[in-house]
Amino acid sequence: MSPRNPKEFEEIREKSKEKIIHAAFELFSTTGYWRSSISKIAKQAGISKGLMYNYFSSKEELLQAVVGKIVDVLQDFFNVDEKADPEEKMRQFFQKLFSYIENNSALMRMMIKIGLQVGHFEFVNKTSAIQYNLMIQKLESNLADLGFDDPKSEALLLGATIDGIVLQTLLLKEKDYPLAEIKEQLIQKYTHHQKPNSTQNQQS
Amino acid sequence: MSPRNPKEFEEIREKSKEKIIHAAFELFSTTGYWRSSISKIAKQAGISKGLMYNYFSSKEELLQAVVGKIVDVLQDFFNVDEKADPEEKMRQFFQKLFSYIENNSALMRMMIKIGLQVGHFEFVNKTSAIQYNLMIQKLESNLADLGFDDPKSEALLLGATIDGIVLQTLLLKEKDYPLAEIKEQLIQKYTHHQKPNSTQNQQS
Amino acid sequence: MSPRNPKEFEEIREKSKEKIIHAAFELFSTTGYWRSSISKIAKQAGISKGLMYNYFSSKEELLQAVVGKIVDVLQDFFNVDEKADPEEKMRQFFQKLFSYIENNSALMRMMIKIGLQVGHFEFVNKTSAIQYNLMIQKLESNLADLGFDDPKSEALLLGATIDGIVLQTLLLKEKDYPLAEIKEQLIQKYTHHQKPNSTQNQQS
Amino acid sequence: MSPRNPKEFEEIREKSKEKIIHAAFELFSTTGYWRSSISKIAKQAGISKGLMYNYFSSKEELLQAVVGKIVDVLQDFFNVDEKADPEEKMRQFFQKLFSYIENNSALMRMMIKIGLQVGHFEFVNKTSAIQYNLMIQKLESNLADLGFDDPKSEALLLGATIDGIVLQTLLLKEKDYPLAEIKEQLIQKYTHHQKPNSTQNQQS
DNA sequence: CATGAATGAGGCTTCATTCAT
DNA sequence: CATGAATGAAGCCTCATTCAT
Repeated sequence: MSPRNPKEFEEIREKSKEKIIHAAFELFSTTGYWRSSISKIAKQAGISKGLMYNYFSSKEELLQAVVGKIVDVLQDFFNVDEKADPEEKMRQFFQKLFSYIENNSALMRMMIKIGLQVGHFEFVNKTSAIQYNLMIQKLESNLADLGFDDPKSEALLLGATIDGIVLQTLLLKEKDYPLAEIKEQLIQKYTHHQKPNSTQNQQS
Repeated sequence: MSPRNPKEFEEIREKSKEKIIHAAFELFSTTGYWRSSISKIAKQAGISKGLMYNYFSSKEELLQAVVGKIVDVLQDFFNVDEKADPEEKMRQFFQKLFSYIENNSALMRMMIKIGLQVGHFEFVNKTSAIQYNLMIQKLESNLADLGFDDPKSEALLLGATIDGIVLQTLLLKEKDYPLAEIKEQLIQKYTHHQKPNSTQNQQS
Repeated sequence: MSPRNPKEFEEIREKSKEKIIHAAFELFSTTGYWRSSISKIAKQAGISKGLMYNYFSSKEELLQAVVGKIVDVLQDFFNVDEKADPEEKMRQFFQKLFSYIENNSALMRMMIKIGLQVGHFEFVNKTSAIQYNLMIQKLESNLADLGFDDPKSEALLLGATIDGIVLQTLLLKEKDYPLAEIKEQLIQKYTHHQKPNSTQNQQS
Repeated sequence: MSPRNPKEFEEIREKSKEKIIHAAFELFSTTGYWRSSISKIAKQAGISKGLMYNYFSSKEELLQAVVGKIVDVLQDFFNVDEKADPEEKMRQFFQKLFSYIENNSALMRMMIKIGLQVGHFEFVNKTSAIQYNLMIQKLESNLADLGFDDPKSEALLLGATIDGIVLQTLLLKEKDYPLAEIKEQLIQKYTHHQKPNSTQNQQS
C-alpha cells in the first residue's frame, strides 16, 4: 500500500545494476565485447532488454561500469603487508598474482581483452594506462628496496613479463603452460637478488 | 579479347587476393575485426564486394588468410645467421624484434588483436599456439647454447617478457615507453650471461 | 493522518492534472507530440510516470486534455465588448489576436502543430473544425454588421488570412515578419469598409 | 555474363530512389513523418528495409529528398505566361493554385505538415523560408504591376491568405469548404483592382 | 572475372504502459 | 495518492551474404 521509500529503490537499483554488470562481465570475458549483444546480456542477467537502459544509457556505458569493476579488483593486487620486508612483499605479490591467474582467469582475460578489443574507446585506454602505471610504480619501489641497480627499467621488464604470462595463459588456453614452474623462477629471481653494491660478506 | 591462359588467370587471382588480404589486414589492425565491414574492406582494396566472395567464401575465411599472412611474416623472425655464435644470434634476434615493434607495429597489434578478438575461431587459437611454441623452441635452443641452467623455463619467461613488451607498446600507444632502454637491458642480460658452471663459486 | 475528505481529494487531483497538462502543453508545443515522451512530461511536471496514468489512461487521453485546454483559451478570443459598435468590435478582435500571436506564440504553435501532427486522432480534427467554425460565424456576423456584401465568403477569406499569418509567424520563426504593419492594414481594411449600399453609384 | 555498365547501374539507382521517395512522400503526407516507419516506407515502395539505406543514409536524409522533390514541384507554380498582362497572370496563378489545392492536396498537406512536424530539422525551416519568400516576391511584383499602393504588405497578406486556405482545406478535410467560391472572390479582388491613383473616370 | 543492387537477420535503443509496493 | 522498476514491441540502422547481369 505504502509506496517504496527512496532507500528501497536504491537497493533495488543497486542489485539490478550488479546483476547486469556481472552478466556483462561474464559475457564480455568469454565471448568478447562485440559478440555480446544487449539481448544476450539481458538474458544472462535474467532481465529484459529495456531494463538495461534504465541503468546504463548505452552499451558503452555498461562497458565503463565493467571496467570500473575490474579496477576495483585490481586495487587488491597491491595491498600487501606493508610491514613485511621487501623479499616477503615480493613473494606475496607473486603468490597473489599467480593465484589470480589460475583462479580468476576471467578477470585477467577481461582486462586484456577489453584493452585490445575496445581500444577505440578512449576511457579504456586511459584506465589501462593508469592502472598499468600504478603497478609499475609499486614494482619499482619494491625493486629499489630489494637493491636493484636500475629499478625503473627492471620494473618495466617485470611488468612486461607479467603481462606476457597473463597473455599467454589466455591465448594458449592455459593448456600445458608451466605456471607453477614460472612462478617459482620469478620468486627465486626477485627474492634472492644479490645487491650489486654488496661486499663479499653480506647477502640480501 | 584473346583468351587468357590459365597461368594468367592464376596471376590475376593472386594479385587480387593479395590486395584484399592487405586491405583486410590494415583495417583489422586499426579498426578491429568486428568493426571492419566487408564493404569497407572492399573499398579499401579497390574492388567490389562481390569480388571478395569470389576469393573468400566468408569473412571468416578472409580472416584465415590474414592470419596466414602473419604467420609468413613471423617465419622471418627466426631466420638468423645460423653460423653466428649464440650471443650474436641473440643480439640479432632482439634487434630484429625491436625493429619490428618500432616499425611494424601494425603487424604486432594485429597478431595480438586477432588472438584476443577472434579467439573463438578455433583456427586462430591453434595457429597462435603453434607459432608461439616455435618461438619458444628457438629461444630455448639458443638459451641452451648460451649456457643457461634451465633453458626451457628461461625461454618461457623470455617469451612472456617479449609478449608483454609488445602488449604494452600497443596498450600504452607507444607513448613514453622506453623501448630502446629495455632493448639494451635485454641484450645485456642475454648476451652477457655468465655460464653458471664457468666459475667455482657463483650464486644462482 | 486525518482522512482527507472527498473535496480535498478532488482538489489534489485537479492540481496534479493541471500540472501535467501544463507540462504536456509546453513539451508538445516545443518538441512536438511524437518526440515528447511520457517520461519527459512527467519529469517536467515534477511527478512520476505512474501518477500520469492515474489521471490519464493513455498518452492520447492526455493529448485530449491539452486540446481541451486550448479550446478554453480560444473562447476568450471572441469575448469582445458586445455593446461596442461593429468597427470597434473588429478592432478589438484584431488587437487581441495580434497580441496573442506576439505573446502567446506557444499557444498558436500548439493549435496548429497539434492539428497537423496528430491529425489522425479523430477528436483533434473534430475539435479543430468546431472551433474554426465558431470563429467563422463570429466573423461573419461581424462582417455583416459592417455591411459587407458577402459576409460568409469574406469571413472565410479573413479566417484563412488569419490562419496564414499565424502559420507564417511560426514557420518563419517570427523573424522579419512585419506583424505590426499587417495588423494595421487589416484593421484599416475591415474597419473602414465603405458600405456598398451607402452611395448610389458603387460597384460590387 | 557481362557485368552491368555504370550507366545501367545509375538507371537502376535512379528508379529505386524514385520509388522510395514516392512512397515516403505518400506516407509522410497521409500518416505523418513520425508515424511513417522505415519498415512501412519500404513495404510501400516494395523493397527491403535495408535497401533504403543504400540510397539514403538515414530517415532524415530521406526527408530531405522528399522536401527537395516538393521544391521542384513548387517551381512550377510561378511559371506563368510572362507575356500576359498582370491581370491575366494573377488569374493564371490563382487557377493553378486552386487546381493544386483540389487535386494535389497531398503535396500541399506535405508542404505544411513537414514544416510543422519536423520543424526541428534546420534544413526544413530554411527551405520553407526560401520558398515562401520566393512566392512573396513574385506576388509583390505582380501586385505592383496591378497598381497596388503597398504591394509588399499586400503580398504578405495575400501570401498569408493562401497559406491559410491551404491549411484549412487540410485541417477541415476539405469537407464543406467552399473552395470555388473563395477562388472567385480572390480573382475578382485581385484582377479588378481599382488603381488608387486613378482619376474619377477610369475603372480598371 | 567483376559489379553493386538487393535482402533480411540481428544489433542498439526508445518508450508507452503495467505493477508491486 | 504516489513511485519508479520492469516489460516488450517497435523503431532506426548495419552488415554479411546472394545474385542478376
